Amino acid sequence: MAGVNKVILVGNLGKDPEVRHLEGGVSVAHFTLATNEYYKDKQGTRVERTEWHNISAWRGLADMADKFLKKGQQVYIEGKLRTRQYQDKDQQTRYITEIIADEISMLGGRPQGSNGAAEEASGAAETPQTFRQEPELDQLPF
Amino acid sequence: MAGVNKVILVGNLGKDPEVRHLEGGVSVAHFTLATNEYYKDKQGTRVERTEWHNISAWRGLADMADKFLKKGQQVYIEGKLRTRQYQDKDQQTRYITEIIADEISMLGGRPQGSNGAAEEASGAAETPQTFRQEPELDQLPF
Amino acid sequence: MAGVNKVILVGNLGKDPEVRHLEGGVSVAHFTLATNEYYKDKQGTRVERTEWHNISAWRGLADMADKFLKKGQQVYIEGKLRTRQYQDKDQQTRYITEIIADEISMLGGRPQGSNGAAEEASGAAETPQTFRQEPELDQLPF
Amino acid sequence: MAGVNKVILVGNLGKDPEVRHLEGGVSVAHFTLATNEYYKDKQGTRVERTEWHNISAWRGLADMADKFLKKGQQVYIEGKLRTRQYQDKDQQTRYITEIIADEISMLGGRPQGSNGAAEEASGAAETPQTFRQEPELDQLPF
DNA sequence: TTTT
DNA sequence: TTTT
Repeated sequence: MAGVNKVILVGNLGKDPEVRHLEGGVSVAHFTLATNEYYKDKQGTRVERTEWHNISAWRGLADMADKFLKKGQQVYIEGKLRTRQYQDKDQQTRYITEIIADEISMLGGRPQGSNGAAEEASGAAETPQTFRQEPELDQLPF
Repeated sequence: MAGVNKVILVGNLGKDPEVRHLEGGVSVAHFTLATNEYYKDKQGTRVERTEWHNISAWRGLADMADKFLKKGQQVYIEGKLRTRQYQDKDQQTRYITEIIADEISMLGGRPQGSNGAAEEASGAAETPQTFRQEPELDQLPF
Repeated sequence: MAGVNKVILVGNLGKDPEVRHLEGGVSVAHFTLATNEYYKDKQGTRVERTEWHNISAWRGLADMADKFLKKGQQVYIEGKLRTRQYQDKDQQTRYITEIIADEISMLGGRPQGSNGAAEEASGAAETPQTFRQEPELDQLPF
Repeated sequence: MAGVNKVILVGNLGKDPEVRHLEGGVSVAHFTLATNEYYKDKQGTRVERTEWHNISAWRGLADMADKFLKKGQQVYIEGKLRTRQYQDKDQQTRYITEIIADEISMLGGRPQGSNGAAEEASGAAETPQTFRQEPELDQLPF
């Protein structure tokens, strides 16, 4: 059956994106995103709960993340869940669940943290932006 | 900052829900959900990719899952991501990412697999249903 | 500010899609979609409420809708809201709100209603499908 | 069939919420929300497109909107579509599509516009907030 | 005008 | 471990 696998997050970057360039000119960016929840517990005390998400962005979207996203910034992210395995240092199989971003929108005003030079150079601060992953030719649905 | 942590899935149950009853009368259901993606690779060959998700449902929603959901059934699920740690058999800290369901809708027609007795007894097959998690008194947002 | 305008629906087609071919080879499909809600009123009586949505799909997605979607069929639709004005027969300005589809997934089993000939000819019934609108070159976000 | 009718918006309030108090102590808030899209047209010129949405919030959520939301403020809204009819001044039947909000999150920093007195008095500016509509007893799904 |  |  045709399925749906969609994630929608609004949160703040835990660190600047880390970008790697793979063979074939493909780039991939990784960063963490914190989403905060507030509620009152049984005693009526205010509790804050932070959930951390592993975000990855590919190709054009990785380049955008590299250029425009900074630690602390508030973003809207749309993507899909992917769990992949890897071998840890003891050769044990481990699993990590990531959100592969399809779309990233910069929210609020100027990004916090970092020096803002990249934003000024590119005009990002004045022209709030949404970035979308273009579908790869070899990954079009059918 | 106020955050958003939302997951939307349409897929099929990989197994019947497993329900446990915790102290204090709280019940929790676990099951896996497969979401399928289809695309064509570079050679134009049709490829199917299945992503498996760990779903958990609590309290009233756990009871609904127990009663109405069966292996193979197609459902719409809305929930949020939660990553929790646990100790594996070698006392190593491991992480697992789950979707805590807020809402489950039964799609399509009669559930396949299993014998359907529960559905018939309860009238579920004739009255397609959406179930929603009522907010807990101690978890209301503020 | 960069914005988000997203609609997610699961419902049944109220009629077969109507497709028109505009100048320049652009096609557009229109159909209605019913989403049903069930609740109990104050007297505890079961109430059903149906909301009707105006869906439109463009270009490749219009052709897919034309070919594969039938009255009564259950679908998942993702899209965005658009309100447009038009002149009614008395030259009064009227407004209509539509959902412009970006993605359509066929849910459940074989489509009911109609004769199913189109599905059999195309193999749709055997290969459950998701269709996505490819971004137009002149509508890429930046 | 169980259906899904969900809208997700990130945009800016076009005006302060207008709140009315109905008989029986029920309150309802109305405001408009702008979602902006940017794209390049065929000539490569940057185009901005604004879509306006009619938002309504009921009961507790109306009171929150009244107290905390201001013209210009950026918010995340989750809700459902509802089209209702009304009679215009010429006794013609007209239709209007609204988003009934279930959840509203305040994004970014301090609200713009207005004087900010309400926020300071209530501490809203320091404690960014999400508000959620509690389900009505007579509208629980079943 | 859909679905159960 | 699902579905088609």
